[in-house]
Amino acid sequence: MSAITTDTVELGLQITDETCCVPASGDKVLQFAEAELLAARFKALSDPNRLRILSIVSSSEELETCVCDLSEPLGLKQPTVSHHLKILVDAGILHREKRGVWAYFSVVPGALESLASSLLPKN
Amino acid sequence: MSAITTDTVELGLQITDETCCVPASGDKVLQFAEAELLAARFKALSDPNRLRILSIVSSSEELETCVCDLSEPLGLKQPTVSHHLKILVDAGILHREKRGVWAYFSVVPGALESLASSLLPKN
DNA sequence: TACAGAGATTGACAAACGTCGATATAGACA
DNA sequence: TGTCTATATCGACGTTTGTCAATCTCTGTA
Repeated sequence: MSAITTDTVELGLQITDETCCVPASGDKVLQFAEAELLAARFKALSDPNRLRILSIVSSSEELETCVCDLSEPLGLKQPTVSHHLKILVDAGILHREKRGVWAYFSVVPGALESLASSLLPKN
Repeated sequence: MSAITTDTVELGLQITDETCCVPASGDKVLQFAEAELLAARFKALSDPNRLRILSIVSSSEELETCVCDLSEPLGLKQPTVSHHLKILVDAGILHREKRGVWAYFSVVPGALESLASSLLPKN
């Protein structure tokens, strides 16, 4: 799975049909490729432990957290935490910075806001 | 899987530790039960075809769509569409109304906005 | 009553996912 | 050089997921 770098994809699109069982014009509907990118980012948020990781990282005082901070409060082993962190980094939600032996994680500025705005109509 | 009815759960929480490898105080971190509820709703958005369903439903002129409108533009068979619709309804994102033989779907007012706001700090 | 059609449910199958033990990698330090 | 330690990767496992053919349920109409 590779990192996702594209930005907001819109959900609020218009179609022109009005009768039942006349399919929407394929023109303005969210296309599969864009939908796949968006879905991949929501998938990164679809696990309770990853949401808890985000909660811990985004609320730490220095806005940075290392892996050792996460294993205990989550009740998960180190490889599992590392696995979840990789998913969040690949989704473009977390930023990883290695300093010495430690890896520090922080929320990518604007990442969650961009995802949130993709849920809202118009923009 | 049962329907989810609870509302916004917050992500922007504070902890008080500052040194590395001192785990966050379990007090203010998103708890597992809340995280599970939130994750279930994001999971509903984690499939490209479900996002396309939302796109079609939310952009239809009468803000209602029946199953027959979805099968063809999605390129999915009727049971698969029905399956995805059930997931979106159970997640509290879509509303199903049966009128005669047809089932009409619409986006639950505020559902996506509530989900979007759960991604933003403070509120 | 019976028939037709829309949509829900069931069952099966392959693919993807979450978890963890074991192992590998890489930086700090003696 | 070698040892220690934090993190990443690998391999295996049981579970969950997306898809569809077949079937069931329910409603409108004759």
